[in-house]
Amino acid sequence: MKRITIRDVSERAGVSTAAVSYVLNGREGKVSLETVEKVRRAAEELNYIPDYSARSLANNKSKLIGVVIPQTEERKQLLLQNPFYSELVCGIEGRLRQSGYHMILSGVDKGEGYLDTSMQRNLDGAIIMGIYQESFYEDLKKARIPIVLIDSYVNDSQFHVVGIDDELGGYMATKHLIDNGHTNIALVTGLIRKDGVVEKRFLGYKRALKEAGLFYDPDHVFEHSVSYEYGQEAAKAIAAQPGITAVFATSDMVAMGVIKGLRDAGKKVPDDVSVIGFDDIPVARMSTPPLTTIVQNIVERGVTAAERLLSAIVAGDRYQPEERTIMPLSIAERESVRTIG
Amino acid sequence: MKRITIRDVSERAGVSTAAVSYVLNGREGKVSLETVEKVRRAAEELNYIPDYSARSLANNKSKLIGVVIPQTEERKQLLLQNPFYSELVCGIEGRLRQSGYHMILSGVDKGEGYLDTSMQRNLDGAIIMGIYQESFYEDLKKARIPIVLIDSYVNDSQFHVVGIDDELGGYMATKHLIDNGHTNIALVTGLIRKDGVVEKRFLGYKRALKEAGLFYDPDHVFEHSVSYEYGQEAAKAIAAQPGITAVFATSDMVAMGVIKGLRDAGKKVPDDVSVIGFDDIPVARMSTPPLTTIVQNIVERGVTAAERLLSAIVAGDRYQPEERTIMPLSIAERESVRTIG
DNA sequence: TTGTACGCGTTATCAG
DNA sequence: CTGATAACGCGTACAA
Repeated sequence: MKRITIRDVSERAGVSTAAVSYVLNGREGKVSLETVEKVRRAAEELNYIPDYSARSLANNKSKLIGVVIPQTEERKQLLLQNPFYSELVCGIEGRLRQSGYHMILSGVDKGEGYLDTSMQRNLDGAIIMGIYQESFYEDLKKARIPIVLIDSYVNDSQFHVVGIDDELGGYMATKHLIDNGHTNIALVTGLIRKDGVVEKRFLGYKRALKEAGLFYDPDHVFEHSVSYEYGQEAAKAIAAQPGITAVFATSDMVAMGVIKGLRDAGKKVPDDVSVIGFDDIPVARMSTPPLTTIVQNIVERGVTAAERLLSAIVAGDRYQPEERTIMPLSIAERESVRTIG
Repeated sequence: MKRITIRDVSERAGVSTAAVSYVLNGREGKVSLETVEKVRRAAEELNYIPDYSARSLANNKSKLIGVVIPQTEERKQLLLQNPFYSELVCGIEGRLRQSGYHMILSGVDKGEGYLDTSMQRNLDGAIIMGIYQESFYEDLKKARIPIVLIDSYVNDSQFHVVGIDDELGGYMATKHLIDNGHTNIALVTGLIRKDGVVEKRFLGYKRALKEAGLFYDPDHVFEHSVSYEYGQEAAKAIAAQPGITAVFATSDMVAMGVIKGLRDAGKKVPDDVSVIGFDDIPVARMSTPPLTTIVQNIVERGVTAAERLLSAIVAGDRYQPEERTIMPLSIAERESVRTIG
């Protein structure tokens, strides 16, 4: 079964390929109503399906968006197991498909750039999650396509950014604990990198402490790359330090580990120690006890990222990235925080 | 910055475009060593990046694989929040990228087919997860590309299938409960569709009961589309039925809900009721208590699916799909099952 | 080794 | 104003 081309359609309709192209692309002003009809019918009858490769070759539009998420270093697998990224991807894909775009989802190997992929595939745009080294972004700019960064504090007018106010989030979480009577609050967090989201949350934590006149104790911050297992480990140390009555974990995944670790160490949550998380991933609600956490609507964020990208694409050159799009934050009070005296 | 084409390279190297193409595609036998060198250097210096659209147009190979996962019906979002699918996708993507392929990940709208996408994008192959209606598969065959089905009992020599022995899994789970002294075992399951994975697990459940001389009570099976919430609901009903000492949930997600529901109803797991799940998604280990479950190595399954697809692609026409690839199953004994009697 | 037709859709140019 | 012709985008592979 040979492929049906635009030529087949044009022959059947008794018109030129140009006419077919016009009709199929909605440039109907250029063509008589009668022709439109004939072309429509012929395309329908032959069940014509355009070849996007040819289209991409002809006009440099691929209707393809690159989406990059971080991957585990050892096994080179996407960090999609992390619900945070999978939710984001859900939001992105749905919105893109709705507008007739497809998504190439991939990780990027350490040391490699993304420019190659972008050029090879003639990507119309890209959404980048995660944090990479400076050179990665520099390289990316050469692609000259609209790019949306998620969770980045990179400050470059070339990029669109969809983020949240992480500092505020950190503040909110800590404040919530303080408001519930806690004065001895540990922080369990991912690696604090300059200008990373985690650093901002950390800053928010310190601001809330300071504002409440509480002492900031560096010994109460536990920092390590984020994982459930690390949460457990940190919890062990926390259980050993009497006096700590609450923990702010800068991601839900870690918070879950903390809860587990605390329980293993014989502490009850929230009776002995309160825990608050960040992100509101689906399992937060399923944890025992259900996790109180800072909620960002992750899926919505994906949708927003896709929308910003799409409008940048249609606007072409004359689109000025706005500073940043900041998504709202709220707090879900569940059962992992207790009010103390 | 204009795009560097093969022509630019050929000029710089002082050879023909054909020679460049040969060199860059490893057909080096067709060309002198000297030419190879010149081309290599020129390509390097100009930082040449091939355009896959052109390549796809010229030889019908896109190096693009379509990956389809189910989506929620209401909001048209990928079911990627389901860790089962995200793990699978991780495995697939990593393996594909390793071989220079990219993955277009998408859902497919209800009523729509996937043939269009497949043709538009000139996909080299596809991996389909989830269950669709007959016509979907019929349609798909017209694409004439290798296709791997995951979790399907569709029996068609046109398709490759990578699955597990679901019946055995259902049997193993139930048998495990029986071996631990349970005789009154409820089943909480997703929709039992003819030839679906859930039906097989259900069959395994019945076989184990029968083999042990236990009575199969239809009132003890709770069937509904799978979700955490449904697990909770079913648990409520189970708690109300005295005598039930164990639950086999046909997916971990549901099992987690069951545990939660049981606890809410004042039952202790596993002291009052034992629970066993299926899949071994990451949260199974994080649940309280940690969930005993049938483990299938999901990521590995994704890798296997990708590998089968890749070999089918390189083999071209002369590749006979094997019957099915069956991945091994085992059981992870954690803390949600208690020995009684 | 090279010249070049080809794959397919787009669009500028030009004729009716 | 409608619509056809043809050049173009880029890489491949056959004929010479």
